[in-house]
Amino acid sequence: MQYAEVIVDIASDKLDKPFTYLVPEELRGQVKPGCRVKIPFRSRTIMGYVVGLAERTDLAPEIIRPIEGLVTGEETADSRLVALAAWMARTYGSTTIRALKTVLPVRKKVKSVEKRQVFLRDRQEAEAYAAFCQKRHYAAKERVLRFLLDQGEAVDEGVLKKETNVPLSVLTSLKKEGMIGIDVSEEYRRVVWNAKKYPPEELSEEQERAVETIRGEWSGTGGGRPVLLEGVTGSGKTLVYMELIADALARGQQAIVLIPEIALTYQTVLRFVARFGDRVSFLHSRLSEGEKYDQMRAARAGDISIMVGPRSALFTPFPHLGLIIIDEEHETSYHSEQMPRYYAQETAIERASLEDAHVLLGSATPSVRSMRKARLGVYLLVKMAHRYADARLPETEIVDMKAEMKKGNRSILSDRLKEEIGDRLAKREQILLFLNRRGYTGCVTCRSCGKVIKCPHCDVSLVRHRDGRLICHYCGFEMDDVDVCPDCGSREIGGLTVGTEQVEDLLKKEFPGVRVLRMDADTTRGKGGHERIVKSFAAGEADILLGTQMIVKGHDFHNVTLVGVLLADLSLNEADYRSGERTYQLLAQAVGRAGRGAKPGCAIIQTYRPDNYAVLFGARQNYTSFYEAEISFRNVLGYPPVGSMLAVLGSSEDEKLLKTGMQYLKKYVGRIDPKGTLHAIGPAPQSVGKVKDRYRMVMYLSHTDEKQLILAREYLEKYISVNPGYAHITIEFDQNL
DNA sequence: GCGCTCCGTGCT
DNA sequence: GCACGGAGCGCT
Repeated sequence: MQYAEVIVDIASDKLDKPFTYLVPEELRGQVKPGCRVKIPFRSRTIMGYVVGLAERTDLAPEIIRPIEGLVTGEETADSRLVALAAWMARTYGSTTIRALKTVLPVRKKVKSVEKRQVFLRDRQEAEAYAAFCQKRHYAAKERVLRFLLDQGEAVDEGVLKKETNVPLSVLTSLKKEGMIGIDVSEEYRRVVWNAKKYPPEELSEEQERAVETIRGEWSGTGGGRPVLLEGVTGSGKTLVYMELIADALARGQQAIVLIPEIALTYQTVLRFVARFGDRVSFLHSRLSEGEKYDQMRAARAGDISIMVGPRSALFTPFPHLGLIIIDEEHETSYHSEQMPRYYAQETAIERASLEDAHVLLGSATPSVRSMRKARLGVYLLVKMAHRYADARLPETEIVDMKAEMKKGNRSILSDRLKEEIGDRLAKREQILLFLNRRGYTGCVTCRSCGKVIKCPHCDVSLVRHRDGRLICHYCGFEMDDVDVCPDCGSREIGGLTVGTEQVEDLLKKEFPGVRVLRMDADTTRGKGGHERIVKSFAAGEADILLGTQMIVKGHDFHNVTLVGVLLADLSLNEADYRSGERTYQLLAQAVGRAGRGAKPGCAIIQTYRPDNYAVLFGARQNYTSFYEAEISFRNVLGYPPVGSMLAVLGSSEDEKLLKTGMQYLKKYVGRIDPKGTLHAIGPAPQSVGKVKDRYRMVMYLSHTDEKQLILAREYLEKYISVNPGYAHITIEFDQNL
């Protein structure tokens, strides 16, 4: 007898355990871990995932029912991915079925798409026939022919029918008359690029050294540690990645390269394609389910060896995974916002250990969390401090906006920045202007002294709500709005109202005739919007590229010699203990955009807080000094990664219910922890307080010992499941943010 | 997640 | 004595 351990497709804690089913004789050998199967469950048939096989069972034989069938058209996933899902469920506290669905994405049955292209058999004959149709008032036929003549190339049948508004019969009749032909082809949904290969680029001495160090770490017995590659912007980390990928390929293994969604551009992918040709494939959010499915299938079949993509590409089912690279490792997009709330870094390391592969994390500005692990020796730290091809790091200058205000310049552009912009425009060099919008929402700032109204308890800025109250999103503290600056008495206090449009207008007034390209959420909306703007700027169609965070990410503009950061310290106001880290990262990345070509670059950082360590070290790209300052701050306050933190995230359609529910949780924390060693912050509204009509609140629990938090979480979970008051509140947990 | 059973309530 | 409904049980 053969039995299968099956996780049923119902996301409920109560059912989150394997159920034993009999494998019928005819399915023996086909049912394997990772298979989707149809199973009887009570009185109905549902789906389930096989997570294990057994020859015997302790259950009474009469209760065991047989599997009804395999879900057809689905390949078996690797049992190692099933093991990974089990680990994720355990580690991130989700149900196994949710984790399985993340790791083995639901493969919608995809019909192979038929592509029908309509083309003209002969242009001249078509012209003549169109004229004939006109005479005879065959309007439909004429429209079709004129449309095809206009297009001058084959047109998709669906598009043609829609554009000309004709029924299929007209096309059939035209085909019969020999005027048009219809090409039918199976749409092959593999995203093929111009797979032209180029010889590998030459490594610099520093890159060579980095590659050798990493090879050394990984060549010994015992697998070798994950590597954190800290390379300044422009040091050429990608080349190091490619060298190590080539190693993996040479061993007959495959590689996964994770990159943040925003960096997943034509440029990036092309570099990989140029080196590895059609062994490379990539995933991104614009691909349809069917396209993603096809690529996963190609990976499993061995048709490709390198998968480039965002977080979800981590689960590419390669048969012999050798290497996982996580580029820009500090990016927040590596943290899933949905259950299971997994971290790509940790999950990659777990997958690698299950499959005997290696992990490489790369960043110019590593996350404090990863750097700490490197300092503790859990990761190997490899540094690259020089720019590729001897390009110099830009000169930076910090401009104190308070002094600017005193001089009487109330504009968002300082005199220094204006001067430099004028200079670059004259030299026909390009400029990047970065408007920091992070932490912008709702905070109240004094335009005269730069004072930000903060919570008296939390060192975090208060957020102005529509009712005019100022609320702390950390602890929930509330106060009345102010109309006078408590520090300097100025009336110039209020919500900051700076958008990219205003800056654009200002630039056009100051520099008549200047060509400004704006890149923000508005202008990049729609397919390829981002791409189009980047290309246009790279082609020199504008003098200034003005935008929010998205412009600082990974583009190489060789003619950019000036980077201006308009409000460097805004992101410090975020209600989050990581605001310093984010600010450092934004500044270092922004400054790193200047002078990537042959000409030297310069960066001007405008700020109200010129002496803040994140601003100061960010401007200088001095990661080590920043890290030292940041880790000692976290140490003092017991924040992660030194201490541990558990976020209790609540959401509900009923605001009042949510508020009381969260308050009760806090009270309950007090009861399970009478000694008061658990530090509770909040509950308070989440930074985005309402999403899709659901109110969202969060409470943070911190403790020096992570085990205490795990315990607290278990208590809370039980309390919530037992207490009917939480029926209409969803509570999720997020550990170790 | 959902159907089934069990038990309390209330009506005839 | 029985119909109804809500709570909770357990599914392999």
